[in-house]
Amino acid sequence: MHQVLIAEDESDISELVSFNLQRESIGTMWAKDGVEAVEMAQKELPNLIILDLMLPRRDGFQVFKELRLDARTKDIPVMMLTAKAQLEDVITGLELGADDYLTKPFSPKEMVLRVKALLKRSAPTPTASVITRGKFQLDKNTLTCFVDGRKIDLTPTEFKLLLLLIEREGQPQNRGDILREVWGYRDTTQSRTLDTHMKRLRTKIGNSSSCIVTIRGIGYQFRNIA
Amino acid sequence: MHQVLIAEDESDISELVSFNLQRESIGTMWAKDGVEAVEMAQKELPNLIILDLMLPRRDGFQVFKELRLDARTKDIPVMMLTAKAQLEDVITGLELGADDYLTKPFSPKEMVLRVKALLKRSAPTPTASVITRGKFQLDKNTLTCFVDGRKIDLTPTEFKLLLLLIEREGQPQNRGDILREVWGYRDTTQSRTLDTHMKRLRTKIGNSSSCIVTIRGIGYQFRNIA
DNA sequence: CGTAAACGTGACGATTTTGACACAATCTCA
DNA sequence: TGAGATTGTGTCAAAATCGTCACGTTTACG
Repeated sequence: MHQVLIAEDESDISELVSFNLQRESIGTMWAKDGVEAVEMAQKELPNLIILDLMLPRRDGFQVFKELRLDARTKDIPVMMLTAKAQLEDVITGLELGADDYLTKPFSPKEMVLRVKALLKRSAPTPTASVITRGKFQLDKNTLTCFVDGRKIDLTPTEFKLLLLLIEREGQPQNRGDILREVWGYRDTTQSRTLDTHMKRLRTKIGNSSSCIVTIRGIGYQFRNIA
Repeated sequence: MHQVLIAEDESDISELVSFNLQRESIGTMWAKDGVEAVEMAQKELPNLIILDLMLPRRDGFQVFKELRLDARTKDIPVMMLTAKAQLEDVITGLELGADDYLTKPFSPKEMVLRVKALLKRSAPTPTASVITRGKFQLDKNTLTCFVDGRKIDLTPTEFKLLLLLIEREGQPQNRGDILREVWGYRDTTQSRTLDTHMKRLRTKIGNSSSCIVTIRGIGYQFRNIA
């Protein structure tokens, strides 16, 4: 279950937000001022922070800057709240790197949906070494690959190639980027290396190679076809 | 360079958006109606789509649904545009899964900043594939190893061996377990393979190999000696 | 339809990786 | 101290990996 930190001094707003999020099975915690917000964020490491700009003891911008300077909290998405028609605040917040912005008064429904969109986009990547996508299971620690429970012997380069595509499932990867990231190439215009390795990889994974789709003129994409 | 598809029938809005994005080194392409928007998205696979809801030939909602049904385009972030004060449209769009929402008339600066936030958020999050322990930094995705900021060329087997020890920093790993986990051996009693690879690994990492400690009769241990 | 570009494929040779082996060095225990 | 066990070391050859090349096939466009 996701946890959202609500940094807001007005309790009625805080309760409104909290109520609506909890109704969507999103856990909440409350910080009444800027100092408490920083402390709570650093201690609890929530999945998202809703940050009012007008906080006692330390304003929202300052809180935001501090969170971004701390390695533990710098990647937590932040949605800023401010009073209506403060466009300069919106600009400043977004320039600082806030992930979204909501002006009071806001529709609770809109707030919930925006929170969900943020949570969805920033879902933390599991730190485990095993990645599973449909029929594919790869273990980064042992460089082993299983498809439909069957072990596939991949060379290290083949493994890296497949891993890259699988971790970016759904997103087409252009050839140049693949060559750079798997091979470390600087100049990628002339190489046919990728083609050769792709053929080898497809041969090894057999029928399931239909999950690796060529996008002509661009590159390749992994699709989890059931 | 990122590419943004602007699906908008009003040319002055389209030009305003395009101009401001290009000023931020963000490439743009323009679709004047809903059909063209779908075609262009499927063909060009932009990094983000700005989608007006009032499009000729196929409205924005319909376009959005089609894009989400296509494996190639379903993960492209979408920012919806609509006329002022249409809260129902906002809710519908966000419920459908739009990533952001902007109401006309909008500040060009806000639009740019929101586009940037979306592009940043939807960039593949750096996977937790990098492990750092003292002077050592290993990237599981690329099988690269840096010691004191210096790249060390390791074979895949050497990498696996070092990774195992580093991930279990402080805990002595017995020979049999290492042979089983790195080499997949079932019977480990007679092998000198580990010794050979350990010597090679130590040679490559030079002075810092003092971090790999032999525990006679047991195996090896990684100690983070500063 | 024809053509050029992009990608697939098979084959080859160079390079790298790997494990085994024999000898050397070190450690532990009686 | 001596002996046996364990680990370090250098070398060798087989196997694996890799990238290139040329030809084949497919795709997209005029």
